[in-house]
Amino acid sequence: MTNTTLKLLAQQLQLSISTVSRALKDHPDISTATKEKVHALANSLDYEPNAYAIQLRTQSSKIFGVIVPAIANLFYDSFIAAIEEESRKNGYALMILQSSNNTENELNNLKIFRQNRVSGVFACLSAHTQNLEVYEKMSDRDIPVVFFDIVPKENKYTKVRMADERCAIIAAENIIQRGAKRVLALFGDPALSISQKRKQAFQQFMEKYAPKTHCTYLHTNSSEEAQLAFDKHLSKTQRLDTVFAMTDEILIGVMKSIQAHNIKVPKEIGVISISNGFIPSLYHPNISYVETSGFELGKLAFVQMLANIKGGKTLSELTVDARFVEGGSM
Amino acid sequence: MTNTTLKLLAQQLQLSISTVSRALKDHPDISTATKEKVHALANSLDYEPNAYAIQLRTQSSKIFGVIVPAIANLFYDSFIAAIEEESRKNGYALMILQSSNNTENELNNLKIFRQNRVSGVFACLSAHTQNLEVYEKMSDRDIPVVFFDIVPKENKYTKVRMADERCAIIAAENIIQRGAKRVLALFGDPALSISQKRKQAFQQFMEKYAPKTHCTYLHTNSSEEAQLAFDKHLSKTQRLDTVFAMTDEILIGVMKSIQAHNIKVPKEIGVISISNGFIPSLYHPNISYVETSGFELGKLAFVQMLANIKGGKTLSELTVDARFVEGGSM
DNA sequence: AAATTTACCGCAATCGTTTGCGTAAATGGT
DNA sequence: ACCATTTACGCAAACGATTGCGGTAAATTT
Repeated sequence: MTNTTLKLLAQQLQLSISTVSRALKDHPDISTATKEKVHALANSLDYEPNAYAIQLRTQSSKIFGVIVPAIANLFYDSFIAAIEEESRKNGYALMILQSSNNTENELNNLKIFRQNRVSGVFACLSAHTQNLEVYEKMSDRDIPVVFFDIVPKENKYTKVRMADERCAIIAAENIIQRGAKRVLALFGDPALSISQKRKQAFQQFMEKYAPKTHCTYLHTNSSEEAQLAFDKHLSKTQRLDTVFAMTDEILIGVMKSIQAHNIKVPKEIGVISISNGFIPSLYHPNISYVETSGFELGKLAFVQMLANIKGGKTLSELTVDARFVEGGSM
Repeated sequence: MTNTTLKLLAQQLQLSISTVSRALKDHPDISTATKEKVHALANSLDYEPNAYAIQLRTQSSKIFGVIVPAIANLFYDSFIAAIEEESRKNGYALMILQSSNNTENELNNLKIFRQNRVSGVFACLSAHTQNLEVYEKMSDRDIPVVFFDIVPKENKYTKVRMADERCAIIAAENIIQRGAKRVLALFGDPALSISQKRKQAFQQFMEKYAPKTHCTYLHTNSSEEAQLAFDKHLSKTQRLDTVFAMTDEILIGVMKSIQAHNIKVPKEIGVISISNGFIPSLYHPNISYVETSGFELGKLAFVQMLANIKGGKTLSELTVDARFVEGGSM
């Protein structure tokens, strides 16, 4: 079945294409009578403007691009859910691509975005992306980029992220408040700046405000590693009374070990993590955590994007604050 | 900065637009020398074809639309990840919209897809969508639709889904094999056909092959409900030896209760569920489950989509088979 | 009754690509 | 040296919508 176009409507109504176009968008030049006729026919023929023709003409696409390392990830999910919601409200659609933490994919995805002339890009850097030239290229094309979560260091970019240091400090505060004597703190990939930041903030805080507390710091790259590390540490140390997990991944490993050894939480060990809340809610008692809400981050990113589109450039780094959520694990 | 177009290239090279266009796509009419010149300039000027102009001309967009109830969902995530992967390999991009299980959103999303002239739509029906007219409209526009997971009953649609009955039966088989005497089987929203199917298949199988086994069937709509239901059932029943959870949500509730009562798995109770595998891997021992892989489903859906696009219509219902994954909970 | 305004509407160019068709020059065959 | 092919390229018409610039009839003013 052939699509209904302005031309078709015009022919059937014995009007010019321009008149039909104007009638459809309620242009004052067109008489009410004509408008009604046009609308009537357009409805009955199910007219839907060709988005590509519009974009070609107007050079604006009403589509945002999103790059995440992985879609199947609780944190990014909630982030995406947030911008999807906002986008829909504002008449935008989303094009989502995953980089799989692979720089090459990231480049390809950006290319697709450029070819589709997206109105803007939400980007989370791949773990080891160093070269930001491509993002410069986006700016050259006047496509605003809002970085989120894993963001570049330079100030010239617009970025939103979690208050990583604050997260770590809030966790440390609660650990101190618990009166912990021997704590095991598990962090993620040491190559990632997020791991570094969190560890540094955590360690500094502990050393300053609880110098007597004995802390062990370890880095692990997966749930399995975390489980092993926890296991090992458990067997060779006496009286480990608190464990801190920097991510959900790590928490999962720790909890498996805790379950396996049938260790009582919080009586025998206190557990605290940084999370968006889903994983901590899976256990009994619920694990206490410092909340990093992908959803909030998404909302914030969207605000930044709109500002960028409307008001030209707004270079700044915004962070969404963290808060402690009491489970029963401390 | 002004985008480089064919026209620009043509001017700089003193060639016609058509020649440049053909050179870029390696048309045999163009001499090697010219091709090289064109490519060189195109590269140095970072030429990128305008996807909208192409689509306008060729009437094909290289974009697939995806509608899911929620992005933040482990099952749909893996489904999306699969079609994203395949799409990229085949030069397509994805436009993902969520319906939030809301029929109105679903309609709007489809409208966006139509306006963007997507090449095809992967759709998961909202829980209570009855009216499929809109999907007819897509077909009228020659936009193929592949339904997945929650699919319409009519045969005229192309659909892929999990082998729901098989899942339930495999679970039942393993429960019987375990020599269960008293089992609690928890299912989801009774209004959903998926719940009905699974329960019916499960119940029939149990009654036929293990008539002496005492089974209790309950429906719950959330983790919390599942937890409560399990709690209650536990307190008033003696010797409950096996529990079956139809979904991850239900499993989560059950496991919280099990942890709270410090019940030993599998010694005191056997646990089995239907899942894509993530949640079951969170516990120790890992929960045994019947695998429903969103990833596999995605792959299958994509194959169907391609067949649909290339070979005209292929109306059929395909299911991806289920398999039992041994954890340590039975 | 002439002049001016107002209300409606059409013309045509434009966005960037693709492609059928036409044609000049180069090449080949005899 | 003459005709028949090839080779290599350009012209121009789409695709569907937007919009500045006019244009004409009717309505209003003087």
